[in-house]
Amino acid sequence: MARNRSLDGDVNVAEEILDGAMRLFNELGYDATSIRDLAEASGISSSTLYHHYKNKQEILYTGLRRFMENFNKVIIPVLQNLDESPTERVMHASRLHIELSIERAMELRHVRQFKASLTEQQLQDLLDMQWDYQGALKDVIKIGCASGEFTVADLGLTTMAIMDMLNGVRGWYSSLGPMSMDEITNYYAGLVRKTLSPA
Amino acid sequence: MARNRSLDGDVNVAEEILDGAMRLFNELGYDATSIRDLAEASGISSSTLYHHYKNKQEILYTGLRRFMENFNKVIIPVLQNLDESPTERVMHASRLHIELSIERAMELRHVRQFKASLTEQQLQDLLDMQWDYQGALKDVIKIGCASGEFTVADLGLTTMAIMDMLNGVRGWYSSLGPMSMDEITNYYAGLVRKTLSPA
DNA sequence: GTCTATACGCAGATAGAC
DNA sequence: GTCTATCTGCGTATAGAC
Repeated sequence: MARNRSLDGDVNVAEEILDGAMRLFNELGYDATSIRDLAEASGISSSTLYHHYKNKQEILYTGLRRFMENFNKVIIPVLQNLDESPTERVMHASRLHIELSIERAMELRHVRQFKASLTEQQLQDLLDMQWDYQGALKDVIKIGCASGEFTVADLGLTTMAIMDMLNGVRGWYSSLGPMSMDEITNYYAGLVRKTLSPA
Repeated sequence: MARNRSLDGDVNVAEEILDGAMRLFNELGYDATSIRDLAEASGISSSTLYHHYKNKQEILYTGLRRFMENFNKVIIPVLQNLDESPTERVMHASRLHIELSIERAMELRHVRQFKASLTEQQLQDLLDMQWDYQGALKDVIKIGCASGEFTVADLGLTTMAIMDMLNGVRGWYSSLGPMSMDEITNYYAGLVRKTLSPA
């Protein structure tokens, strides 16, 4: 059951601001979302908002960071799960990647889209987190190559291609006809396997 | 040699506005680029700009449209070239897709990113053009499947995966180390072939 | 910690002379 | 067709009472 403000008391105003903000940034874009929009979405006044965050930029940064922390916390252990083969791990992670990036609005690789709206340091922090995930993916692909399960000519380019493929789904899935999330994620897991498979 | 205003006379002010605008929209984002920025980039005053375009939105729309017209004009004939096999056509088109989307700033699949900045009609026009290209790609994949050259379980999803993979390159290629455009495009052409290849 | 009121600048767009 | 000058509104952010 979703947490309810009136039942739980205040829960956490800062978190609620973040929830609304990330939804709006995703729908309208960062620049097109005003401080007043953000305030309205969480039912507070615009000045109260400044008691919880220094400025609009900090809200974006905090939101992106929260998303990526959750994302990595779920998906990196899957990639490093020694009970599964590299193939199983990559396919499992691919399904999760698509699901998480759709469910929670902001997406991973498109951090760069916000380049102009963040400080150098903030952007670097987020890219570092992205790098953690990409590194874990590269590592398991390397392991699969060593065991002969995969054949990959260029590890870097192949990893980027997979990331872009998975991130892309979020951009169009809602305009797709009668296809369930499971059908999509299973198909993409297969595509990723094919991309990595020996010639 | 690049065309020079002082030598050629006026060339075409409307086109020059478009050139600068698309570069700036791409660098800073649509909302973050002001009318005054656009004027300065083409060396005219902001009010002169309104003699050539109705408003800022029309500049974005015209620029996106121009890009997509050029893109389609080049790439669709390649996909429909009866002198080549489906494999050759798709690989050839993949290379071109990456090169064009990097060279000319705005990218195809990300028209949706400007959803909020365009009218319904404008967005629809652009999506129609995108559809022309996607349709041509689907057609040649179908032909390849019929001839046994390709094996594809879901035509729609596979097409989207390829488009997203190719469009993704533009997002990171500049941060890549010592790798030439040709190395990238050739590698990606191979990835696309692998994606389509019989099991 | 939340509010009302407001400062201040820059945004998109227009008027009207030349 | 291009300019200078300007309108009007909304943007982010702050002041200060409660």
